[in-house]
Amino acid sequence: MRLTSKGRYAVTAMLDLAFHSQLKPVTLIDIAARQTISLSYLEQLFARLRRANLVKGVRGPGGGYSLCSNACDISIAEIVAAVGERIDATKCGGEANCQKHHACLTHDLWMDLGDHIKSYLQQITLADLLAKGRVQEVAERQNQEARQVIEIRNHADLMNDIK
Amino acid sequence: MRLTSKGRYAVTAMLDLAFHSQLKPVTLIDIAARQTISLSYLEQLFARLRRANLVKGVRGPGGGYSLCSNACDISIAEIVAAVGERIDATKCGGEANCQKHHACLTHDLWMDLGDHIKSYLQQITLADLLAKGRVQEVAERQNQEARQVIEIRNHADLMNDIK
DNA sequence: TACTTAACCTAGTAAAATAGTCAACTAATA
DNA sequence: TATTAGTTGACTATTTTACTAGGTTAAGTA
Ligand code: FES
Ligand code: FES
Repeated sequence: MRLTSKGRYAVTAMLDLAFHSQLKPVTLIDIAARQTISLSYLEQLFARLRRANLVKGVRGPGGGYSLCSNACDISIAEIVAAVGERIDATKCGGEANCQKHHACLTHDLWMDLGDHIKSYLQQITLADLLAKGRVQEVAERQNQEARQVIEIRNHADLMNDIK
Repeated sequence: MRLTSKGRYAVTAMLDLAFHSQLKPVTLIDIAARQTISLSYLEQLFARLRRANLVKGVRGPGGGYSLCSNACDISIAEIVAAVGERIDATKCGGEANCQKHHACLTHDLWMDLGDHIKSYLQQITLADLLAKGRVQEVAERQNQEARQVIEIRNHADLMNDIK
């Protein structure tokens, strides 16, 4: 079992998306700037998120990504699974055969642990995280810090939209 | 966060130890045979378990390893931590600084997840696992299979002891 | 005393995974 | 038509894992 930056980045990016994509799609460039994640790496992650039907992409200017469902219907477990992180703690992958085609001494322990973690992550949704004060604070700070990079662009877009 | 064969082997070996070391120390050779784990690798893991004061080794003929405490006082969390598996799910290791010296968007989520897993593994002891019927079954099967390898040796020892 | 046993220690290593980079291509918009 | 931004594939440095090989040391046994 492993939970690495791949899964952390995916959840972080999805949360950023949930936070900013109320009106229009959000570009990966913006997410990369706000969350300090490599753009190329994000692209790879979003390819998988798209294949898992969690986000949809819109090409061209004004494009970007937005969520497929409501934030309250997307669990952390789904996101983590979509990018291929194994939440399973067993060696056998649930087959109970890691020791000469038989179960090893600790198979049940790791199965139970995996189920435990899975159900924990399943019960938490993006909406739950959005509701936390701490998340709001951090998102605010990130907006401040990434302002010069992002908002100038977005502001120009907005002016154009108004025109 | 990662939980790999290192931690799985450590717990498996400790459980084997708890099961077989009632009377006399158990050799790593026996554990390796029963659990099909590389002997040299086991030695490395037991070096760490010993440094963590979970087991003590006795050299020479008739030697081996035995537990430092009762099986009911050794939690899975201790074993996993002793061999250096990081149960922590954060990137920052709890420092809340993984994004330019500040907390990232999902820091709290990973902290909570880590605490959750940790407390789950802390509440399970070796004695709990030993009490499970499934574990007894598997241990019995392993005894059968490793009989020709181990018990012939132990039998010889026993005969010598009697003499 | 010589021999065996098994813990203890150190260094190295093939394979896999991670966390990326780079470059090209496609679709939508202005 | 130029620009934007998603989409795709290949490639890479670094790290970790799960070992192996080879030794040394301490404690019993013949
Ligand atoms: S982990 Fe499932 S059989 Fe060993
Ligand atoms: S995981 Fe702790 S700050 Fe990002």
